[in-house]
Amino acid sequence: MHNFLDLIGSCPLFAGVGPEEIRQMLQCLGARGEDVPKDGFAMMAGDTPDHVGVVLAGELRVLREDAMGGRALLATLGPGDLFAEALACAHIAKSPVSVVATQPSRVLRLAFGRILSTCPSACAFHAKLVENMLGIVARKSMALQSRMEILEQKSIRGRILRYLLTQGAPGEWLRVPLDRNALADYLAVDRSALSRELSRMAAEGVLAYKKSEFRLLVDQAI
Amino acid sequence: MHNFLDLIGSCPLFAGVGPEEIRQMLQCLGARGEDVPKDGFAMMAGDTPDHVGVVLAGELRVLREDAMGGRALLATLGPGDLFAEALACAHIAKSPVSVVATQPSRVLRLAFGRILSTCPSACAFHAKLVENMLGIVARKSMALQSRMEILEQKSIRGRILRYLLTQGAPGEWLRVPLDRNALADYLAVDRSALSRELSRMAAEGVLAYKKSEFRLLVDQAI
DNA sequence: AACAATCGGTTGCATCTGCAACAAAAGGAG
DNA sequence: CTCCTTTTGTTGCAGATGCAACCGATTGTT
Repeated sequence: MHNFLDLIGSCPLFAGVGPEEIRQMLQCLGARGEDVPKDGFAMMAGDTPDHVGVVLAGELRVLREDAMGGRALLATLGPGDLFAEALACAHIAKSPVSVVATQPSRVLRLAFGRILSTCPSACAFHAKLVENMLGIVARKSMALQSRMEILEQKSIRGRILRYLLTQGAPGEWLRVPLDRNALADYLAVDRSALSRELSRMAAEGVLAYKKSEFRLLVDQAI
Repeated sequence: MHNFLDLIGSCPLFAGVGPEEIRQMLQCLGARGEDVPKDGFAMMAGDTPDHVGVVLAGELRVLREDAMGGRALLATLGPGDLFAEALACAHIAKSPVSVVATQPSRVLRLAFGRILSTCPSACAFHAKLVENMLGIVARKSMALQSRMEILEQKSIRGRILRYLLTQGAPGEWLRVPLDRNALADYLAVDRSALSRELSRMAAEGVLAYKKSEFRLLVDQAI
């Protein structure tokens, strides 16, 4: 258990809280660890998400299964990542997603109700915890918003331009943290079509690029 | 000012808080009302969002201006709506968006720091306020997530199917709250192309529809 | 009834983009 | 160095989609 304390401490949910306080708080929060075997469910669609999950070890996937049997991979989680936090915060009664372990994993569950309610004992850090939670959910929301603005574009060119504009100002070289495959996934376009459009844009002088470094050429409006 | 109290009470941020408590809290929260003339800015890109805004009257638009002069309309706000809440929660130093009034408007600003910190006086409702804020941000995040899953689809048909599956189960008739224009905007596709694809799908027996009522026909998997 | 306005459907067309298959670079391991 | 793998760019092609223009139906107003 003690080896997990550093991990928990490095988790954004507990940012600004010392290791000693964390140990005290885990009690207040009704924290309980749980092992999830490979292919086991840490959460099933339909469950009531009355807790926030923290991945301590292993790897899990967040899946949405629609009514027609389709499965969509929404996220892959590793140590330190949270799950079910938005569901719990929004008081969703039945989870629309499942969380399944791709490897033998260990998760920590924190009772959501106890995060909100200030406990009578010495947990002066509840406020910090709630602030962190707000920050986490809000930042995720902004990241989604940013990608949405990209996916609203109807053309690959439009998506590329929007993406690059979120990454830096026109005129300067910038290195993007995604390779072509990951970029194509993020922009939700075909990889080869992305390469093609990049070539075209370079030929037209809209941008220059070399591998994963890009530079928007300023004069090009629209 | 008093006529605004009901409006504030009906705002999700103050759900569960009585009108009398609200009036007390507004003091604690460092609330200050502000008139915004038509075409005036309630917030400018670059501002530090250290407060949450509540629209009391009028209409405002949230705009993002990219580095190349483009302007994107992100939202239209009316009485009761919040703005800058995600920015404040995420501790963003410089707002990437502006909020501009399309009509003479009045907004209420609540100091974000005071929402988080429990005040020493009788404001037992701080906890409720924070819980509401978490819920608001989390629900917005889930709505974004839902739309993103739609926009990740590369075909109009895929987007229609995803959308309808979020609205209800296959086999039953369901009325969608959007007309064709709004639906096309939501799915980020051309309206006529949407009509065309709907016709096609009906002809193929994938779904049936009449105006804004749709029914997915069960047998059709992918 | 006449009219305008809004909404939804249809169609022709040019272009875009997904898809598949292949080619060319760029590492990494032996 | 060679082989293998991974990454990136290229190309042909068919089908999908944006766009613009038009038509018909519906609704509300005078």
